[in-house]
Amino acid sequence: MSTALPRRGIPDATVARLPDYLRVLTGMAARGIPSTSSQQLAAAAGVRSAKVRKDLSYLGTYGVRGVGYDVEHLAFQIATELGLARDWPVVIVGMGNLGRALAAYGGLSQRGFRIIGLFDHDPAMVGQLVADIPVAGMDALPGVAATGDVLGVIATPAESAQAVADALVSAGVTSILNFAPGTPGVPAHVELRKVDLATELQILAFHKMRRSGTGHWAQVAP
Amino acid sequence: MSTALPRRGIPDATVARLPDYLRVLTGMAARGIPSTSSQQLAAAAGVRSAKVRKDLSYLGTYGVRGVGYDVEHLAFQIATELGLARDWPVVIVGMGNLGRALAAYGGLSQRGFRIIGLFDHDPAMVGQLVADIPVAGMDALPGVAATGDVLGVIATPAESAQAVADALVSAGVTSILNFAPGTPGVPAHVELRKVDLATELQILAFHKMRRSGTGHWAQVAP
DNA sequence: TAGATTGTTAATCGATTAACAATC
DNA sequence: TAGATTGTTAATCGATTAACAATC
Repeated sequence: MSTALPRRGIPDATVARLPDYLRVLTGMAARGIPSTSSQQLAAAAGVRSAKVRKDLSYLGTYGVRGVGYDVEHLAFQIATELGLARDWPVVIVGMGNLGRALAAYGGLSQRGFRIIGLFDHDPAMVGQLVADIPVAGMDALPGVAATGDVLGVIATPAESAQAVADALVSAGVTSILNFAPGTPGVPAHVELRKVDLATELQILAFHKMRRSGTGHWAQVAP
Repeated sequence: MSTALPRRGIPDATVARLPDYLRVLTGMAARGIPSTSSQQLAAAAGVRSAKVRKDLSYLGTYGVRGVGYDVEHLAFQIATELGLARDWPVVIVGMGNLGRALAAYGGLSQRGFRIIGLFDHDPAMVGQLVADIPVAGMDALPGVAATGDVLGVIATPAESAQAVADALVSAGVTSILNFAPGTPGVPAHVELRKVDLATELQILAFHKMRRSGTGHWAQVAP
């Protein structure tokens, strides 16, 4: 008999918020705050306290009724749940402006991600140092990605995204974050998430239009 | 009597997908494809065809049963619905690596966004050209943002995000896209969306761990 | 007409929220 | 004990999906 395993199936919506809670808790820990409440956590993360309690309840019962949560302990539990008890190797493909910005982003190593490779298609770029790491050609990708659970980041223009996704998949990468516009096709066993600046701005514009009434429909006079 | 207004209240989940459909349709139009189906659209956007039809049904009935959708007409309708019949002015605050990458990102002007101002706190940065636009100091923000429906982008380190958000709100900006880690507080009438590289990677890592079983829980032998 | 594909229905699933008993 | 705050319940809300009648 094994002991009861922690419950599976943390809702996706909860998983998406755990990094926020973790960041808030890490900040509190750095400022020497020993304990907190769902109320305080909620205010800092921009959600409601009931949501915080519900989210945390999926991980286990780490709070104390009438008292709150121990900051360091809760941070550790969330980090563990997110798989951050270990380091994650990351490769970035595409050393244009965006790729360079991502490579230089200090928040990565700080949060357990280790850049193990930077790649670019352009021979003129190969060998250059970006964030103290020499840029490699695409032919070097399979060797680097063979390391194991590598997370791949696509930071190329839209035109190259599919080819890069194919190269990453061929190299054995099964977790890809795509910053290029569009959605490259990948096999079912590969997870692809995407971030697109223009999409985010379009959503903002839509909501703004609805709020301010400056859109395309004429105001109906009474 | 006015004619019936188009129905309000397009679901948020649908609004978030409309930019994807629009991008796919724009690509089809550029390749001279005259019409398409929910099936093809779905494949290109990475969703199911039923979802495409349901999403499009919130905009109106722009398809033809047995035939499909006219690519140009549908693209126009989605663009109109998203408020892209007009240009949207954008200001970017923070001219580090990320801010420079965003400023140089051609996809913006291509999709109806016009950068009307780049700002940085650092006097040494002020006056420099980024993407052919001179960087201004923060004191110039109110004048530029007074234009009207400006969308604000925060591309600073986490420490400055709250101060920049405050400055944007003071300048009258009510739509903000935040690339800095963390969630600055803003008044209720201001919409703040956020994009965080580390958060996205943490979600990928979580799912990867669950898939590959390389996480912290030992495999239970049978 | 026969074949194709939409728009809509209805069932299911997942996420949010408020309220409150449990309990420190 | 009295006050505070969690963890959980149950109701509500929103999103997804498959199926199919409508119809080109």
